[in-house]
Amino acid sequence: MTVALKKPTRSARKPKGDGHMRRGEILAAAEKIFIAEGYAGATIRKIADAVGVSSTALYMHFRDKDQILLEIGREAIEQLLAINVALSHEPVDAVEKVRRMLDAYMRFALDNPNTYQLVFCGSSEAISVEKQQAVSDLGDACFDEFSGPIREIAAAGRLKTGTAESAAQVLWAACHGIVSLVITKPSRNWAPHEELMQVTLDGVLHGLIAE
Amino acid sequence: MTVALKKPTRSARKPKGDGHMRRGEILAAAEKIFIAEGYAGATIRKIADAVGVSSTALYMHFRDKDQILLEIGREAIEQLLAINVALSHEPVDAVEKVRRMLDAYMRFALDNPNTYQLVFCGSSEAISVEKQQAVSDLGDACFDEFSGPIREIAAAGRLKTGTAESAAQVLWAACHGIVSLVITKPSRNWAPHEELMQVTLDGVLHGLIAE
DNA sequence: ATCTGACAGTAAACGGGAATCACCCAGGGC
DNA sequence: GCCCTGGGTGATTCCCGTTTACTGTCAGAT
Repeated sequence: MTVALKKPTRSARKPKGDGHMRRGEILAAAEKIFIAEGYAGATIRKIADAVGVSSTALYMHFRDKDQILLEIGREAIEQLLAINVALSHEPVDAVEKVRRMLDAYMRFALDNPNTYQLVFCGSSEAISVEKQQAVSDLGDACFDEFSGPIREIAAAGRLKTGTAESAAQVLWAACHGIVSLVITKPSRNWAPHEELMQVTLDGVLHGLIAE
Repeated sequence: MTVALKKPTRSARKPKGDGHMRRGEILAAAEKIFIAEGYAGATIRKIADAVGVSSTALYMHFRDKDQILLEIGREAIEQLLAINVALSHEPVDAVEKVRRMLDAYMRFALDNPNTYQLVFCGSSEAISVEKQQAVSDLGDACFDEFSGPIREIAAAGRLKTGTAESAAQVLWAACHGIVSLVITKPSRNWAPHEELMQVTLDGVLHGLIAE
């Protein structure tokens, strides 16, 4: 009996998942755990177990834990970038573009709270700067897409205060502020999310941009 | 020779630091390390070494690591609360009170980035809700002090959009947004901090509050 | 003077994280 | 048939927060 329990090495070993197909498996499993349990909850061992592979195997495909999770973040932000690019080609007023982009941004954050925290609330120390590069670049691309319309508005002399640069940063930050607080402090007595987003958008757009 | 090296237990042991005096030593050492190296860098062992005591000894005075660091955060927020209380008694316009409180808030954040992150950017999962209670209560007190003038403004019918509740939350969030981003992403090309704070305050106040 | 017990220490260990090590094996080109 | 290589493995290392079981010290009651 006890002898029968000892499996031969062959069947105990997971067969090769040739090439980047295993990489995809890992990302899928990691994403599921990460979304369900957050950064700390998504341990290397859990991810490896979910894939059915030893924890060491993950290091074949990714340099370290952060690389795995940042890759998930990267993919998510690619969606956000796609949204922004699409919006920037809509045939509408620059202000309306800005409004829609910020609205999409906040909804994205609330829909993907764990990912949002990972990418936009990450303490600068937890994950080193170089590691964040890929994600950071995409974030910059999103911001560039967003600051295009802002520059238009600034060029039209419709900025009530600040430069195109600072106005864009402040608009972004205001939206980041409300969603990051709602996400990280869910136990507070928040007004309804829709109202918060609405008031933020209205307030900040009217405050910074002239009619 | 080798015999001489073996110290008697007596001298190897750190004498008692009677009562809450040792507690203060621990907090002081922990704060120094925490400010220099952040949450993850401030390990129990490092703090204990700095005090000159075994790591176990910290558990005589604090339930766990979070208690130590949250205590540091608590003390810091007490200062912020004191500022807000002082400002709320100044003989100025309610709007001016709000402006000064938010300005003080942002400067506090930039002056104490690690503490700010610990208290206001803490992912909800990292530190359990009950543990945060003491700090959270103080944060609420600050917010109450801040929302007093806002309610005045709302009562005077000067709110352009939203309720007193949502307006207060949005104003706070806008300020939180800019400082939290500047703190956690210091490598981005930010406009000068003074300008960002100025534009944020002007924009959001003009956007939400009528003359 | 001595006993006692609460208090403030300690060393050692535990369980669990990330990451690394030395090794192993199936498959494809030669 | 041989060998190289890439995807695997278990054992190990190091560090973390925390727990356990023990020890020295001292104030105060007996």
